[in-house]
Amino acid sequence: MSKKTLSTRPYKGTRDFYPEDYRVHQYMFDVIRTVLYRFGYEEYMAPLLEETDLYRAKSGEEIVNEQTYSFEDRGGRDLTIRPEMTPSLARMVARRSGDYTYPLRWFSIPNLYRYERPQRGRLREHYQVNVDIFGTESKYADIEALDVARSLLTEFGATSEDFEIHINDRRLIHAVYSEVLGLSEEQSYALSKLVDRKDKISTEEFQSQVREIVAQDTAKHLETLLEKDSFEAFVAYLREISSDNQIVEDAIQSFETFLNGVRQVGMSNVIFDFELMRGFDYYTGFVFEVFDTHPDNNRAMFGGGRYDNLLEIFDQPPMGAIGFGMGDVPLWVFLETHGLLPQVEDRIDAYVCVLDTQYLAAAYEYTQMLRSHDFSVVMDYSGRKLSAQLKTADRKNARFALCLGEQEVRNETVTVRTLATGEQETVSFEKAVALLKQV
RNA sequence: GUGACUAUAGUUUAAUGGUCAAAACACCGGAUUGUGGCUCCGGCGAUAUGGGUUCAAUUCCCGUUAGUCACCCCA
Repeated sequence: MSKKTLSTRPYKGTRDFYPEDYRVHQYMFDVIRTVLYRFGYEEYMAPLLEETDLYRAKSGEEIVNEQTYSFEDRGGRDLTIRPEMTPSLARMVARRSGDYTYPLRWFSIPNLYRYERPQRGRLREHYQVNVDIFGTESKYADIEALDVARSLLTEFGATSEDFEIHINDRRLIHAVYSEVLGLSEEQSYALSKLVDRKDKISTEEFQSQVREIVAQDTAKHLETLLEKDSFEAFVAYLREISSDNQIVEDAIQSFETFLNGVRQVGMSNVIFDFELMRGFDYYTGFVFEVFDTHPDNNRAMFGGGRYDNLLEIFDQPPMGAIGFGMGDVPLWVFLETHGLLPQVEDRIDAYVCVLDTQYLAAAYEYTQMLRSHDFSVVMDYSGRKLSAQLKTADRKNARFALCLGEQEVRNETVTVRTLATGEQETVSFEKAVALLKQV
C-alpha cells in the first residue's frame, strides 16, 4: 500500500463548488429557469452514462475515442459519460415521438464531461443549459430561440449593447458555395473550415489558403462577400454575380423573412455574419452565435441553430428542431466582466447562544420550536463565552442572536438581540417568535 | 496530443545557496468570567512531489503532479 498523502485538489479539469461559489452558480441557474419557465419550456434530465453507440452514430469515431470518457462496464457494455446532451435528448424524444403534441419546448442543465486539456473556458466537467424546440419548421421558432437566448442575458441585467447575436444560414451558405461559386462538396467543406478560422490567421494567410482551394476569381468573389457588413449589401453583390438562380433566390428570400421577423420583435443587436459557420456538419438551417461586446472579453459565448435531422439515427423521419447550449463558464465570465453578478449571501434567521452547557437541553428544545415556525435557526453548543458565540452569529450572517442563560431559563424568557442594530430585549418565547417574524 | 510559463501558511503575497523563511487577511485565545462588528496583545500555520549538483538547496538542474496561456479540437 502506498502511503502517499491524498491530494485535496479536485480531479484535473473539474471544480469544487464551495458554498460561496455554489451560491453564485445556483443564482445563475435560478435566473435561467425563471426565463425558460416564462417561455413555457419544460425541464428534463437524462442519465450521466449512455451507451457509446449513441455518440458513435452522430459524431465521428475520433470524438468518441479521444475526447470522451469511455469504458466498459462489468457486463461488457461500452459506456460513455455524456459529452453533450443532444443525443440523449434525441433518444428520449425518439422513444416517445408519437406521444407528444408539438412543438416541444424542453430544456436541461446537465453537467458534461470531455477529456480535454483544460484551459481558459474549457474544462473537463462543465454545466450547460440546453434549450431545444422540436417539431416545427416555423420561422417563429427560430425567432423564439433567438429571443430566449437574448432574454437569458437581459434577465441578468445585460443590455443590448453588452452583446451581439451573429446569425447566418446554412442553406444560404450552401447556395452560395455550390450554386454561385460552383464549388464541389469537398471544396465547400474545406472552405467552411477555413472561413471558421479566418479571425485566427492573418489576412494574407487567409487569402493564400483560399486560393489553394478555389480559383482566383472565385476567391475574389468570396472575399468580397465576406467583406459585406450588411445583409442588404451582401445580397446586392450576390445578385450581381449569381445570374437569376432560383435556389439562391429562395435562400435569400427565406433568410430575409427571418431577418425581418427578428427585427420586428425588437432585437436590434442581431447582425448578419456570413463568416459564421458553427458545426457545419449537422446544422441544416439558421445558425447563431452570441458575442460579448466588452473589449476585455470580446469572444463568442454560446450559440446554436436549426438541425432537422436529429432523429435520423433512430430511423425516424426528420423533425424540425432548433437548439442551443450555453456553458456556465462563459456565462460566468460574461456576467463578471459586465458587473452583473450580485452579492449572493446566505442568511439565517437566528443564532441561539447558550450561556452555559447546563442549558443546552432547554436551548435545543427551544431551537426546535423556532424551526417549527419555519425559521432557519442554528444553535451554538460549544460552551464558549458569549462574546465568541456572538461573533460567530455575526459571521453566520444571522438576523438575530437569541441568548439563553440562567436568568432566561429561570423566567422562561429569551434575550433577542438584533445584530444589525445591537438593540435587544428579554421577552417571552411567544414574543420572540413575533419579533423574528418582523422583517 | 504539442509548446511556453508558474508552484512559499487556509488565502493573497514577500525574501534568501548559510542562524529562527516575513507580512496581511482568515482562524483560535485574551484584554471584556452575560454581549458581535472597531481597537490592542498573543497563538496556530508554509517552501507541491521525487531525484541530482553542493560542505550546505526553499533558492541551481532534471523528472512527476498540478495550475495558467497558446496551438489542436470544440458536440
